[in-house]
Amino acid sequence: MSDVYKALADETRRAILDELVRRDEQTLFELVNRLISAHGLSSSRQAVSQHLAVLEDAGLVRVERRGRYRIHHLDTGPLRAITERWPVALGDPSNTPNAHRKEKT
Amino acid sequence: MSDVYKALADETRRAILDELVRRDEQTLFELVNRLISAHGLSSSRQAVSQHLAVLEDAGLVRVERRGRYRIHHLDTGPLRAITERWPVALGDPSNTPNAHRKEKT
DNA sequence: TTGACATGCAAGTAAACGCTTGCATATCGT
DNA sequence: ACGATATGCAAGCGTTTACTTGCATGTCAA
Repeated sequence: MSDVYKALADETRRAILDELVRRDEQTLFELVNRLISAHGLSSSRQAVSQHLAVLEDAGLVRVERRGRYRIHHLDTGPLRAITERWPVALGDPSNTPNAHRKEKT
Repeated sequence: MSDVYKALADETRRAILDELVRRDEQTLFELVNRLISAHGLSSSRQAVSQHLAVLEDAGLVRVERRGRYRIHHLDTGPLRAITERWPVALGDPSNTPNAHRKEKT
């Protein structure tokens, strides 16, 4: 499994995740159309396909074949690695476990 | 302010954040030494300096001048944008507000 | 002031990235 | 079977990125 952080580094890929949050289980074509019509992006089918490959490699998107369609469904699980690595970033500002740690060296 | 996601895309920059979580308020030299001795990275001073510029630009690191030193201190605030954008990624697996949203279009 | 220390700045380079182009494969409806 | 639909694969290209190199600036201690 590849790098979750690198997968998030591209705005088009983030828009794809947004779109899958809005409606899960979309095909490549549906995603391309939505990116263009609702996200102001002009992404070709091949571009989106490659982005989906990156997202899939990062574990953020799971793919299921249905006939000639590829259904993409969101898996936000890997994102948890980010909040666990720097625990401060939780929604509640008062909940910042490691914000005032003392040094060790 | 630049892209938080792109700032996180590099492993060395993530190690810098880790290091600042362990001990906040470090200088460039301290960070370079720690990255080498404790994180298994061989980063030059200039490389780390440029990484810090990226992190600063993303709002993840604040800088304070103290005489001839530059003290770097961590600000995890911008990371909250990630958890707010895809709210599923909170620490608690049962807390997944948007995981089963219905479609709109 | 002088030398050592800590950092700043900018040009150059190799690799990675995002995208396009062109063609191939596979599935459905008729 | 046949055309249309939906996706797969891979080479090529321009841009960005991370890094190095070389020198400049600024601060401290003596």
